[in-house]
Amino acid sequence: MIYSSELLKGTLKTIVLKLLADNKKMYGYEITQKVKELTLDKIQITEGALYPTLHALESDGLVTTETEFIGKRVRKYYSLSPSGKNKTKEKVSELADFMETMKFLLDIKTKTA
Amino acid sequence: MIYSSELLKGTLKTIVLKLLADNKKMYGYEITQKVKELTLDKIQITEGALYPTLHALESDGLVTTETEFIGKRVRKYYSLSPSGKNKTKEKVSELADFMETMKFLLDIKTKTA
DNA sequence: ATAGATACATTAGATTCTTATGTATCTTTG
DNA sequence: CAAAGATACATAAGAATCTAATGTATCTAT
Repeated sequence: MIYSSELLKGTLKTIVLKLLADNKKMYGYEITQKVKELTLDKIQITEGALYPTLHALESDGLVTTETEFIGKRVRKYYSLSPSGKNKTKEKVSELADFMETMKFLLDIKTKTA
Repeated sequence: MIYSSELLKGTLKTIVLKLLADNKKMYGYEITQKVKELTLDKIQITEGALYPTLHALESDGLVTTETEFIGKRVRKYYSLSPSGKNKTKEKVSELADFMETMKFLLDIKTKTA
């Protein structure tokens, strides 16, 4: 089972930031595999979604990059900048708060019509 | 505080279905107010998002409508159809599952780089 | 050799929102 | 009683964010 695609919208950036906060530096492909692994294949980040997101984080100054060569193959590592670390805290706590609110909404049985 | 707009994406349909499941029938404006109230103003559904969503639910056969006049003013009530009730269960449990997964992702401190 | 995995990237199109606009009625208040 | 604000519907242009498809290239296992 993979979640219907709408659900990922809006959370991808936060997921990426959080992974970078926990793992110092990661490259794109690694992020897709890590998310796949940690979510037991329930969330599969497509490359068309990930790379533009990483580029946006970079142009917003939230991450810095360093390129490494593995043999002849390029690998582009991303790390959080100081402002990226702050942003991560904000985004994670906002999402946590949002999930609490959603949980409440989904549990209500009030029938207070 | 209002959540950044990306977060609502993908959850609106589920919120609406759940509210209809708990309240038998509701009209559009009532839904916006109910969500605002239940979430302490943290989630404010705009009309430009709500009405197209309700129309989509209707054309998918998940809700039925009945029009009522309050004085000279029209009020359009929405109720779940049988397939809408099934869909609601699916969507709510999928979202609950997704939130569990996200919670796990946001809490990880593995540093398994 | 060739298929599958690794690793980057872009683009067209779909979906789902926001913001703005439009119409109209009802209620409250100075 | 006029004006503002709330109630109640709706649509449309544009932004944001994804999917699916495509492209390039290298490495590894069979």
